[in-house]
Amino acid sequence: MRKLPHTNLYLREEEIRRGIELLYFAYRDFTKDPDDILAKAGFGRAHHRVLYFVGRNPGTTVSGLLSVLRITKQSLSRVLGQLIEEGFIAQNTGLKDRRQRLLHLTPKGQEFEKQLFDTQRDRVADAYKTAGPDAVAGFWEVLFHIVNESERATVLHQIEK
Amino acid sequence: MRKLPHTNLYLREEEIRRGIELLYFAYRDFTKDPDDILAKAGFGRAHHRVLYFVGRNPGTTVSGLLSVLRITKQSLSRVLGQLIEEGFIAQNTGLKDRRQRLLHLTPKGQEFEKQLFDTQRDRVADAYKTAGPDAVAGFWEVLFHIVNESERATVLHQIEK
DNA sequence: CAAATAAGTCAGTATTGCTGACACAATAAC
DNA sequence: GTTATTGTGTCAGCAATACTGACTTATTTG
Repeated sequence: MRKLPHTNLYLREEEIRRGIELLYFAYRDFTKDPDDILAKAGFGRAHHRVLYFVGRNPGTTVSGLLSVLRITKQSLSRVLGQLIEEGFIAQNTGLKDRRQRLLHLTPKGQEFEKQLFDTQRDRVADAYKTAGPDAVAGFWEVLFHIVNESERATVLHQIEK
Repeated sequence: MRKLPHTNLYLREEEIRRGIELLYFAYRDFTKDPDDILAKAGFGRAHHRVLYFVGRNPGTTVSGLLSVLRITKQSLSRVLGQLIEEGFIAQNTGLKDRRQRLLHLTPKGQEFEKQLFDTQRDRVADAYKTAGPDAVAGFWEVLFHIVNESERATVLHQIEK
């Protein structure tokens, strides 16, 4: 058995740690602006996720939301209930299946979601602009492959909507 | 004042939302493996962060950790205290400034941190390998510019260590 | 009709942030 | 050398978010 070429494990580890750290720092700051707005409205990050994905997938069901968010029904129930009660999200009984509750943002919910989205849009748009289109493509590509293989079909379906 | 060229806002928004969603899904799966290992040891994600940054910056102080993690002293105190008590982290009185507690991982802490790191290393290494070096450079570049401008110097100092 | 599914609910637990207040030792400033 | 500042630690309480487990109701499906 011949010797394999030496792969520089130290360099490799440095590159991995760089990705881990950038992911941590970027995610930390990325969530900060919406978190501050949410806190003033008496909400938290979980409310943002629900507003976001309901806004992005109008007519989705509770179970649809659960499979995107990968949290328990009980956890979702609390935040979704609050958003419905305060008039940010409305539900209609499903037409095909009357057990379903089809969810969508109310005008109030749309306005609030836009406010949250705008802070992240500005941040990401600036980063895209500075880094350039090739970098953006790489950014998508790496993130996509960090997602669990079993989840990639769902993610692809979501991001290409 | 002449008319500005029309920037396609719809396309733009789709690209931004793609980044937002990939960041969410990738981060969700990226934290899952360590979270499971941590849960078995009776720890949470906050413990991981402390182990990670102490491991990465041996000899760091409590205030050094606070400025990297951007959490309160009280929040850090709880998890750091547990990690010290259970023998994952040790502290030495600072030589120059005897108020400081210089933190480092014990062998037990190093072993545990490696276990956590390995799951993320495998995930990120696979993503890097699939996406290729140019994509990885773009991934770093975009993430770096998503970080708050005011934090970029600190982040750069950290990732280039 | 029986089984499965979609949704909702109640109760309890753990983690991780936060604020505010206070204490102590060591260092720096005057 | 007294005073102010800094690094660290601690107590107490609060809030958001996630979890498990058990159970109900309405509706659809086989």
